[in-house]
Amino acid sequence: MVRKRLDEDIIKEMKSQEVIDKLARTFSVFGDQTRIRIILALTKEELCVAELSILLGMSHSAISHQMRALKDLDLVRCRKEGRRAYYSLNDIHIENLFKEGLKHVLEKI
Amino acid sequence: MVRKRLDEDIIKEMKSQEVIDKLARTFSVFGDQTRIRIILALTKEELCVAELSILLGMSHSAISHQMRALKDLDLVRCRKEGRRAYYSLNDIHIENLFKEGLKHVLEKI
DNA sequence: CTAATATGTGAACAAACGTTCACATATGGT
DNA sequence: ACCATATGTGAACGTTTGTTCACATATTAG
Repeated sequence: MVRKRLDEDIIKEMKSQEVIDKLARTFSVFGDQTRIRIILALTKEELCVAELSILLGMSHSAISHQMRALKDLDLVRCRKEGRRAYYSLNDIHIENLFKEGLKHVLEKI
Repeated sequence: MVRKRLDEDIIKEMKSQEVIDKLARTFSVFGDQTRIRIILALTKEELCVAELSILLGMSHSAISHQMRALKDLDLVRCRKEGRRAYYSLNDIHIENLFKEGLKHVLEKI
């Protein structure tokens, strides 16, 4: 009984540890000017790597690396069309999260 | 006329650059397990450095450094009481931002 | 006053990060 | 088949970041 209770506590602890970790990694991905600009662009329309590359004035390689980071944390989804890879924001939470951040920032400037 | 128009555009551009920068720095501050745990603790109650230090099992120095980072970006406010420094979340946006992040993370686990 | 306690801070170090470079893969057109 | 185009990826490099350490400051107790 006590044993089971302890196990549950450990699992709960580990789960919240997992949540804290993913939360930190998610916010961390937002914590970069390049990725903010990518997300900002994607709030308006779906874009491919080449378009983002021109829009931000960066190499396709740099963009591609960043897109992977965004994809790994489910912040964007990818739709392949021929040789293009079109990216868009994954869910409504991403935009809400972004806007909530903006609210705070704009209030204090 | 054209000159003025250009100036306005530059100012607008710089402003949005400033916004993007602060947005990135704000999210970046959230992007760390230690600070997530600090913020999580502060959603429940106002706490001083020593209390946070015990709660997270970290040195007071480490906590103090982190509190400065959080304070610099207006995420927490500080109330001095004797030799104690009590910290609390600064505004409702912080909690909303945090919760919006949680929503996304919990959805994908 | 002195000693003890609570917090703040600069320097230093290792770890994590973002970009570039070179190259790999994959698709489309001819 | 070929070559051009679009994207992906590993290694390397310089930069940034978080913690520790040593010490500074500030407040309270005696």
